[in-house]
Amino acid sequence: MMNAPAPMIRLTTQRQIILEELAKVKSHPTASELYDMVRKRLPRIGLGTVYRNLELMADNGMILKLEVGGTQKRFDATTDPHYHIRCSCCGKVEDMEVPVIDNLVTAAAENCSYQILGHHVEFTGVCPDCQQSQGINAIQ
Amino acid sequence: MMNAPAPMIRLTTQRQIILEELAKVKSHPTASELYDMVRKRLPRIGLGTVYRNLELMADNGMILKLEVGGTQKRFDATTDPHYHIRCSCCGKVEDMEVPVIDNLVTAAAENCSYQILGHHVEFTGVCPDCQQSQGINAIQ
DNA sequence: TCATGACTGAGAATGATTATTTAACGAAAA
DNA sequence: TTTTCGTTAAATAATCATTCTCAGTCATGA
Repeated sequence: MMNAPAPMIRLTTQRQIILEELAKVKSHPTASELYDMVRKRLPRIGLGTVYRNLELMADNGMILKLEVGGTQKRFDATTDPHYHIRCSCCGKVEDMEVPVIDNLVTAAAENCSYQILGHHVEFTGVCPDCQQSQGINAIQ
Repeated sequence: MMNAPAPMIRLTTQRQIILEELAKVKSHPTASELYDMVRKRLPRIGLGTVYRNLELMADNGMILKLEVGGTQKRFDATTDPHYHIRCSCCGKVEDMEVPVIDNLVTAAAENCSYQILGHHVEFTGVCPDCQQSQGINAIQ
């Protein structure tokens, strides 16, 4: 069985550092947040390189690309399935400690003619930080 | 109980037609798809007007703004809670005939310190149309 | 060493969305 | 009726995230 789907990418310095910086945080940084983090160690790296490699690593299943609400995509070093919550106030995204509902997909498959590949649950809420500053600044 | 959150907007011709065109389809068009639809009846309307009014109507709870995966936001005339499925091939978004899981929010609230406002489930899959053309064009 | 192809950095280009400016419109006051 | 004021629209400029292009660089293997 000769299947060579993913072209096996080389682990360059840039890729390694991007990966390390992503794994270092529990948040789910955007490409430009990651760019800022990586630049502290590789000051000459380009934003395009960060985008290009995040995309590549997501295609290779090494990381997760989160296409959640908000204007920017976010990235996650943890690839096993889990849900997220996004603060509607500051836009921050965090992991949700709620068990993944496997039979959602089964139930879904029975009710539609799509070939279902997966699902994602995104909660919306106000994070502790923003709750506090809302208390201070009123509704704003 | 004096809560006046939504400033109550006037229903201008443009707004009415945008609303009618949105309600007319079961799909969840993007702003520019809607722009094309509306332009058939109001040839002189601007894209900015469509954006502005969709935003306004979403703020007023008259329509739903879907911040799902993909690059563009999508809009939905049905405001009661339901889930969606997005075709990973063509990007189309459709309603999902799966009951909304109310206690997801309850379960979530117990497990995190956010003030939870809501949740959304997005399935990913391949729509019947794309399944067919994939069969023809192989993996592509 | 040299050739080849993968990879990078810089910056231009693109596409979606938002902001700004100006003009038109409608309701109420003069 | 005319004026004035506030709301809205259209056009267009600006912004932001992301992707593309390209010339130069690096790793690898003949």
